[in-house]
Amino acid sequence: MDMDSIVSLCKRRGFLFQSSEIYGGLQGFWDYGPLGVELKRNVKEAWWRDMVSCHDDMNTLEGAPSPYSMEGLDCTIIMHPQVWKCSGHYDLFHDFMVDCKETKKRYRHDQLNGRWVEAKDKKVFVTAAAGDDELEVMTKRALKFYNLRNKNIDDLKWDGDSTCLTEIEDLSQVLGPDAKELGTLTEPREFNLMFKTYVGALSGEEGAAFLRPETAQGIFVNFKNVLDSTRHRLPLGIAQIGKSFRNEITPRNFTFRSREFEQMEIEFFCHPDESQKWYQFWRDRRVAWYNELGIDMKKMILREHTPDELAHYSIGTADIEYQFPFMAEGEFGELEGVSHRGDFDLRSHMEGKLDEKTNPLEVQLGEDGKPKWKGSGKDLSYRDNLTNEKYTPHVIEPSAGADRATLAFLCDAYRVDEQPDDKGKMQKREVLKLHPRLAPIKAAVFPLVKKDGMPEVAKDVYLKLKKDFKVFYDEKGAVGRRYRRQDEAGTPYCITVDGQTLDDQTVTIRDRDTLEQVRVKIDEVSNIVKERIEG
RNA sequence: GCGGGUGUAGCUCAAUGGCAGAGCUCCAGCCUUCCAAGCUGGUGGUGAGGGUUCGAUUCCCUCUACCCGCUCCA
Repeated sequence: MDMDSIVSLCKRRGFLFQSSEIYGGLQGFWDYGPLGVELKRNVKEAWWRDMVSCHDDMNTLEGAPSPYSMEGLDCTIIMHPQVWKCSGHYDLFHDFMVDCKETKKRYRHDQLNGRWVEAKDKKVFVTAAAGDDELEVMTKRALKFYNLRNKNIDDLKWDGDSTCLTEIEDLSQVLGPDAKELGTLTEPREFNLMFKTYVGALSGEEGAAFLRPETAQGIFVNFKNVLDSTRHRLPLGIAQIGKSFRNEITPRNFTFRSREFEQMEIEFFCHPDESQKWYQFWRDRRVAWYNELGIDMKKMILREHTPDELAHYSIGTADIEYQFPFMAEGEFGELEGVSHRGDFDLRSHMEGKLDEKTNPLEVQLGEDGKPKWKGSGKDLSYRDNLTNEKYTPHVIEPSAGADRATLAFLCDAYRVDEQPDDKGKMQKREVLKLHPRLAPIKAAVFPLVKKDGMPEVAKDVYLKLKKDFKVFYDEKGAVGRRYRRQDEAGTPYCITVDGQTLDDQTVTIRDRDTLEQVRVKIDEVSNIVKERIEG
């Protein structure tokens, strides 16, 4: 199975188009066509129903420590700029960063200075964080690198003054500020770029705002509102589906990495002592959800982050990943991340942005000794009215990509098999074996031939079904061709009016996957299709 | 971000410094009583801009998009 065939089918049948295609397209942006929009809506609706509106809050779900509540939310895309300062997104926005592959530390590209130095026939660029004692630090680091003693300090031949790392093009001879080896710094890169816009008529910096890079922050800043207006006790999950925007450097792989995309996120607030159990619950529950909707478990993995990948305040983060056809053998792409975020977010919005590196977490201070980014000052902690205990809840965050899930469902459903044609000869068939809940069109209605009054009866059946489902009517051409067209659209059921219908008011229902037909009464069609879709 | 490749009809692919072609699809009609290729007819195209040229889809440049590899992936 190759991605080109899937992309081709998506275009041909109207699942996905390139954005602004007539103008040459725009990198990282995609449009959903008539079938695609139905599919994606069904994905989102399945998530919302299963996680939120049909959630059973009376009973303890399998694997859960206790019953819990769920509510939904729909926040704006543009929020107060301070939100992104306290969330940490803003700091990562402005600047080019370099990462050290050896120490895993990250530096602002323009805040590292260095000097060329030569000794033992080797010339390197020694760096240090820009500051008052940088020359001293560089000297110490150079001595250590060349394995020289203080008394041999004159062996170091300096070439030029302290210069900014931004002046250096080739990083292979650069010694990172904390590294032991040369060339461990990555190329400078902007990441986590937020799209910037301006609120109000003035386009000055005072009106600067950002399109949200995630929906999660809207939930954190509304935590108290939701709690106060719903009278829920914890544990409580708050869910949101909505567009997010990230100015990705390298959008690629169809819709997998887009600059405008839709997220389905839950922030689950619970008592710190129970957060680990809830983390495990959500991780397993979310994997099971993809499975229930038909994703082949052999193509999915749950990848737990290793301890050194985790922020220290986090008990765990797991990526739910799918083996997309455009990825190399053995590689997977992230569909959803489930992470334990501790109280980092709520406290950052209360006290000011916390410093992820501190343990226990402390507010990150600016050069003036005051909080670098001031929080709201509002109390976002929780008082349990039964126990009278007051605490800042811990958060489990299952964060899924709606577009990635849609793409995974598409890829997973795509098959090419062989089925006989009207002469019994085997022919190639492209089919989307989508779960009936996700299928854009639930059923198609055909008259077997376009005469003998069959179209009239078929149209009646069509209009009846249309009250309940997205259905499609087609009377053109041979019936076999119509079946195949629906196979490509992923339509699970085709209802055919034939000669016998006119005698006994029955029709056949043809199954997309087995090609088997059953004959049922017209009056029962709607209920039978409904039963099959809901499984 | 770097290197390489590609861009011709809805799809798959031809051809050409001088009227751009096929198959499939699609549409209309005929035929057709259950799994696409029966008949007739029809619609429809050189990614964008600039240059060279009497004339450019073809040669050159720029842009753009997609694919592959590397890098990266909050």
